[in-house]
Amino acid sequence: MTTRRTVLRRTRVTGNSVPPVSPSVVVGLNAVIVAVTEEVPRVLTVSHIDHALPGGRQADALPYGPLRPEQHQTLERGLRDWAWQQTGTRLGYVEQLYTFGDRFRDPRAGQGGPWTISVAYLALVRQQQLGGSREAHWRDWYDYFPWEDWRWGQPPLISQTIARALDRWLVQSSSKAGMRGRQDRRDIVFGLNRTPWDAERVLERYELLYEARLVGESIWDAGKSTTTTAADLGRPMAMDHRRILATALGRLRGKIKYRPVVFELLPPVFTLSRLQRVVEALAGTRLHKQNFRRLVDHGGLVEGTGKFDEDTGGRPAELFSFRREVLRERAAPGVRLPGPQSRGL
Amino acid sequence: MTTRRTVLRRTRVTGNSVPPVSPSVVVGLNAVIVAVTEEVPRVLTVSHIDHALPGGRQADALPYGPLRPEQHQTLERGLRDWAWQQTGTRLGYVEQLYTFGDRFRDPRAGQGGPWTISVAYLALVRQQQLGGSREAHWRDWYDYFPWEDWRWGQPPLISQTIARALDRWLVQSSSKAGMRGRQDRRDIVFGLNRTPWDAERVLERYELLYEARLVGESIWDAGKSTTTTAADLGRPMAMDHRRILATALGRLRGKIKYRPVVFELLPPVFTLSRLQRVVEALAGTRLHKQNFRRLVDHGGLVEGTGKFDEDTGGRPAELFSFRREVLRERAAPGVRLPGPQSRGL
DNA sequence: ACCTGATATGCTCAATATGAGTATAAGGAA
DNA sequence: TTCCTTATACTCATATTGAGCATATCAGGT
Repeated sequence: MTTRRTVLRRTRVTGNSVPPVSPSVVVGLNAVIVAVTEEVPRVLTVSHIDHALPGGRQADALPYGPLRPEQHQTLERGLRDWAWQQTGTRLGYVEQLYTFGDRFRDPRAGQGGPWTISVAYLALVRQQQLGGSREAHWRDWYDYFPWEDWRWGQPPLISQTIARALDRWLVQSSSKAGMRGRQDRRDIVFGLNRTPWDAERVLERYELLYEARLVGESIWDAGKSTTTTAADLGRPMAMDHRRILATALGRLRGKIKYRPVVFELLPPVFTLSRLQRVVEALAGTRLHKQNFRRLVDHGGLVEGTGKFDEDTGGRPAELFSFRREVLRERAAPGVRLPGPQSRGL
Repeated sequence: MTTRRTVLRRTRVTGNSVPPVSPSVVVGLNAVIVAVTEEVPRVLTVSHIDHALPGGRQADALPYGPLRPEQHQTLERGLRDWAWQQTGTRLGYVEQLYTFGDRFRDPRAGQGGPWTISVAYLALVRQQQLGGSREAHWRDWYDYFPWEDWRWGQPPLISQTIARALDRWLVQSSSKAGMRGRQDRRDIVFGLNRTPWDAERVLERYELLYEARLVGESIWDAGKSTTTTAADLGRPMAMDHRRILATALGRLRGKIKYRPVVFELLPPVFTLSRLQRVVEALAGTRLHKQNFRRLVDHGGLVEGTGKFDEDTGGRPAELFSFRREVLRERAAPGVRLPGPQSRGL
């Protein structure tokens, strides 16, 4: 973010210069389509054959397609078209995530192909709609990031595999200061050494693992198929799609705290337990039940309907609905995650 | 955000399809470069002659240039190059803002020109560096959004001009329900009718004024130079640059609350008053001095240096510096704006 | 009918954080 | 010295949060 550039010849520009066309840039559109079913957050993927890899290796990819200027009026509409074509899913809530544009992010670009920059979007859908094309799948997003799910405590993967592998990575640093910096980064990002776990740093964690060669993509990208690796963590994705997914997860975790977007993932009426389980699935942590209820109910985010869900296995739960009025009343409504149920578990 | 699309022919796609090149898309890079001097937040602009307007009208623009695939390695580097070339400014902290891609955002696109999508970045710089090119200027960003500065109470512009003009706009709605919707939107977005003012909704406010034809750009874009307008609020900018600036302002206002980015705008040591004035300038509101100090000091965000600034006009103020360690200790450090000094003022 | 094991929902209480002051300190200028 | 100015320290009522206990209402077994 803060690296300074090397010197560049400085030229005067006139204010009215029409930018020359740069035809070798392609704009792609990527969709991270999220739903939560049965307490597992899922992402919609399509399968993808990567010709740059030996044997045309197959990997998961996000629904993706190039922007077609002659056809799409806006970026968002182009995205909706591609999602519909590739997965048969009609998107509801959509927000732009980030634009990924590093050169060589696509291996083809290194071989004289066009430079593709990708505008990624996050979409939240209500039910598990049926994917139309044969290759579309709903996948648990913790398959891609198994270290992100703390609902059953700290994942053993972190202490057993990641912490140790990163220890080896940090001693590979050339200087003493570099090692110290790596250690700090490891601790902050993975919540080690009495640093608190920050659920939103999903991208930073993925990028650290990538740098340390602990995810499949970094080995592919390095091109050396002979490189030995300490671990191959999580399910890999094609190109930089896992990076995009990490961005989406982090953003969504942040956003539920200050905007009422969770309701996009729920039916119009729901029990508070269900709402809580969806939030927990996204945040990857457990919440204190009574406090969650207090926050969301007394906070005016939801209102009871007077009807009840009898299939709880215990006392019937009242069905609630989202109170749209909060958008007028409060500045930043959202599900302000209360603490976990109990520290250890 | 949530409009559903019309039907589209659904085609099977094979996973390995190479996206066809779409040569008529140009990727542009825009920089919103912000500094705060003497309690006024400033943005770096270059002058721009818009040939689409009668007489080649001149307007302010953000530093801008196309991405050059043969020259730039990453989007961010391309941006730094353009900022350096056009304004002589070396950027430090840079973050990606948003990618703007509506067709016809550039009037030339409607005349068969290429479709330009713009990746906009926010940059925070420390001092008022000297702009190199002749046309670069540091401008008070409240020149562009005079309704956003509440440091001296509600700007009279809102009650005197905006509220009335929007009243006329809402009765122009066709249906009763449409009018009701417009009224709600007006109230929420401008904090009218006992709705609280939400400082972060800068973009929504600008877009509402655009829709209501109360800003210069909406009149230019409509193309009818004969349209009478109730008001012409704030200083206009070329193309959609004011929309980009609004996005930047809103984002920055949000971000200072949970990440310590303000310090990018300050010298390494500063008094707490100076820090507070910078935050106030960005947020556009006054803060309670004692509570601000408590938050920032006891919160571990800054630490005293033991040195003092004697030029206060009163008791000397201790010089503080940013405590980088908070990044390790706390999950989301930032300047959690306390309430205003006093409600009325 | 009564117990048990679920889940839902209500309520308490201490610890912290926040909003809004009052009080005191330390400089310069009249 | 007195005043004016800005900085800094404390106070106090209130709101929010974290954590837990208590009670309600279902199903199923005895």
